[in-house]
Amino acid sequence: MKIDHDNPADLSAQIAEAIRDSIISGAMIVDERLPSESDLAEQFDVSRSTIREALKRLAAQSLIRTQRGAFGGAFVNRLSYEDAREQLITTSTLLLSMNEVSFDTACEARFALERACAPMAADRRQDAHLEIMEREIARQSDADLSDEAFCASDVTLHRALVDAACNPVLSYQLSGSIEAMQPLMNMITFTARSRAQIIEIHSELTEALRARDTEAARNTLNRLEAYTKQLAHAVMSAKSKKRH
Amino acid sequence: MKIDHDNPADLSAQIAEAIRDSIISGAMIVDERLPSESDLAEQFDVSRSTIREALKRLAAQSLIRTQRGAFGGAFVNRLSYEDAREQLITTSTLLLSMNEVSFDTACEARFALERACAPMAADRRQDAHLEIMEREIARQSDADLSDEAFCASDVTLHRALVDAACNPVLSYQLSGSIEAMQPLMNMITFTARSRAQIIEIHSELTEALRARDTEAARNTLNRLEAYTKQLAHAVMSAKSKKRH
DNA sequence: GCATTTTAAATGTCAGACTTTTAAATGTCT
DNA sequence: AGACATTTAAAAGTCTGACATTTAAAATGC
Repeated sequence: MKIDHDNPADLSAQIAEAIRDSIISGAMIVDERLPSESDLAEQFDVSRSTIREALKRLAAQSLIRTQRGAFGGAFVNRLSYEDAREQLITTSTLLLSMNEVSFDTACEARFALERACAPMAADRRQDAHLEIMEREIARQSDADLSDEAFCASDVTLHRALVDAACNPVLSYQLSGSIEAMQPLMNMITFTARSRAQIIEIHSELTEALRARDTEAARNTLNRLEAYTKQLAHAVMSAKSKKRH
Repeated sequence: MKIDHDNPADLSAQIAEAIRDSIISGAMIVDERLPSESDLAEQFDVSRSTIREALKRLAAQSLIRTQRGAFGGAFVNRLSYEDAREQLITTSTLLLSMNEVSFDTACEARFALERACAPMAADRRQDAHLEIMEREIARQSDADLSDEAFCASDVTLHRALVDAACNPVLSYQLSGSIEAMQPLMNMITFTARSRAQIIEIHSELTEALRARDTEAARNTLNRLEAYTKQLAHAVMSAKSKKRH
């Protein structure tokens, strides 16, 4: 493992990349201990600070964890679903907020993915999933609920739908789509009068899953998509009118 | 912006989190310049090294970029689709390789998502998408192609299918699913005799898109999913036999 | 044999110096 | 005045060496 001292790129970035590659390629396995910072400094022929910066980069991606004390050090980290989900949500949220993605595009993607879960969810849903959805519907029916809390509840309900497909990889993949939409959705739910309609659709969705009726679930999701887009357009045009 | 010096967690982690929060919340906008490292060190009352470690964490997540020289510094980075896609692929690949995900689970998730693209892709595909798919099919038909190159070509073809849906958010979301499968698929394509069958299915898929036939595309994907799983099972049982 | 103390190894933090890069400011010539 | 060269200052990048803190193993004492 050698690096190019004349490369204009940061040494710490090069070193991080070298280590990252050996983790991704499988050359280093989970829970394996990396050499100590001093040893790495010697190996790469750089100072300890540079090594530390490289390690912090890897830690930020949950590729390693560090432990202090004797026999501590940096260890290859097993990426948990939870960590992966968190990173995915951060990335997706930023992507949407920084790139002028149209609401329709994001919405379309989200519902396309959610519809993909419908058959599996109808087939495999357990009572626990239905219970979560019912609980959230009850919460959403409380008129005192703040708009933010309503959105959060909405997210929880849709996550239950996705989880009902009983495929952890799918749940992970969709968490970015579901949760990153929340800020965008917050924007449109300030037209509070829509709540009753949304709750009704949520109930229909829950019942479709209960009946293990794939077609009904899919149709309901279509309705929700159309309704959501319609709401967004209403909010947009109201805003542009206000500006004139 | 203050931090807790008595907190057992790393100062650099706390500082990175504080800055990350102000980026995600929108308090700092794209291309805004952060204070210089020395200024941040003074503000947070820590040394410059600690600040640097915090900034490297943020750089690893593409949240900031740095520029040397006068009037350089750290700037809030616009997260591009390309950067986001790269991160997603890394995360997904590691998640699959480190967590004993069954091939069937990953495969099921992948095809469920790909099927979700079928209607949109059939509706919106352009000639450019069909051309890419044809090009890759031609490449796959070359018997001299290595197994790795065959897989890479497979990924390219499926990405064209996803891109044909003409929804960048969807393309981003699915890149994790498609590309992270490649290592897993590499495992099974060593039974080389499957190539002709796969190529035939790929051709059928391309023709379905050309004809804008959603149902045909969906059915073809179903066939491909079934065939892929069947292949994987064959490889698995061959392996376990060998062991006995 | 168990509890306590010591010790050593590792990360975490700091301070200060030096290097390199970069763009603006300044100076000089035509 | 404008084009080109030089200087300069600010900022990130790197290095060195020191000290603090944490932790588990090893040594010690009872």
